[in-house]
Amino acid sequence: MKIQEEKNKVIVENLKDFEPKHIFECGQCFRWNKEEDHSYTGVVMGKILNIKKENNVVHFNNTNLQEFHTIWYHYFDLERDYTKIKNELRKIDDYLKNAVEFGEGIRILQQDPWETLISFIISANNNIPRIKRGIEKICKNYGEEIGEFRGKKYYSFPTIKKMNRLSEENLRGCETGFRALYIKDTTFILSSDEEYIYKFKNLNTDMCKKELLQFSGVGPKVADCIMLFSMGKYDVFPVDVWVKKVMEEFYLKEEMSLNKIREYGIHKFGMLSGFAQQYLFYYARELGIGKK
DNA sequence: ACCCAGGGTCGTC
DNA sequence: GACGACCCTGGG
Repeated sequence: MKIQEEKNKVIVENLKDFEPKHIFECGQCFRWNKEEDHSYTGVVMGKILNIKKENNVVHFNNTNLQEFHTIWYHYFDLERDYTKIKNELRKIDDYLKNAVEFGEGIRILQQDPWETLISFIISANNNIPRIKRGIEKICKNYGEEIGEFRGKKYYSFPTIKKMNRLSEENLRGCETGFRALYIKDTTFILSSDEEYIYKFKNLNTDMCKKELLQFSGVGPKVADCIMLFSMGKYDVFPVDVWVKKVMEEFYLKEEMSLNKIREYGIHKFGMLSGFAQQYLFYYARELGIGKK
């Protein structure tokens, strides 16, 4: 890996296991959007970043070397050896081998727990375009304007304090539907101690999940996603309709409850469950596996 | 026009 | 544990 700094950008050569399309379209994040030049632009920690990969060179645009080391290196989970993880998963069977091959450039982002919590509450019984629109409206209406990139304005995700001032109607106005009340209740609980949610990653997986399940709008699936995408818990196996389909198709050969499938996944994949889930989810959703 | 599904959760039984 | 309701859009 070779890192160079240029004017308002950082260029990284030979960055292993890093494919923007796989990272941003595997369903873990909702605020990254594809540009006309096939790069991706997103907002993280109140900063606008643009990522473009060509010829095995990754361009981190609209940033500098200092931010690369203090923010992006951690956010993109660059300290982790995904080659090793993929080799372990490939050994399991041909299904995993194919899924890993298909999403070979996936990395599980280290996202913000607060933003991830609200985002996945919105995700319940919802479709991805609408989830993205809802989050974007919340940011545009109630976040801070943080700057412009390629002629477009960008907004940060609202703080807990700001969100706590919103009414149910304000939130419904952001296309969140019946989830507005869940967001309001959850935000109210967090507003008494804004650091509370940031301490969860220090808990073990079981305790962490127990804490998360207390929030309204957070059930087993949403809790697993929050832990996997923002709290560094990898011994979780979020089961949604896609993972259900792909697991029934590949392994179970019969209908099974979500909870049974989750237990099966964790038993089968152990400490790598979260990674296996992401490769399988991306594979299933992109190929429409199990679609009638 | 109509119906079903969507990265599920909640309340009730 | 099983069941229906839930706000509202996308897609057939």
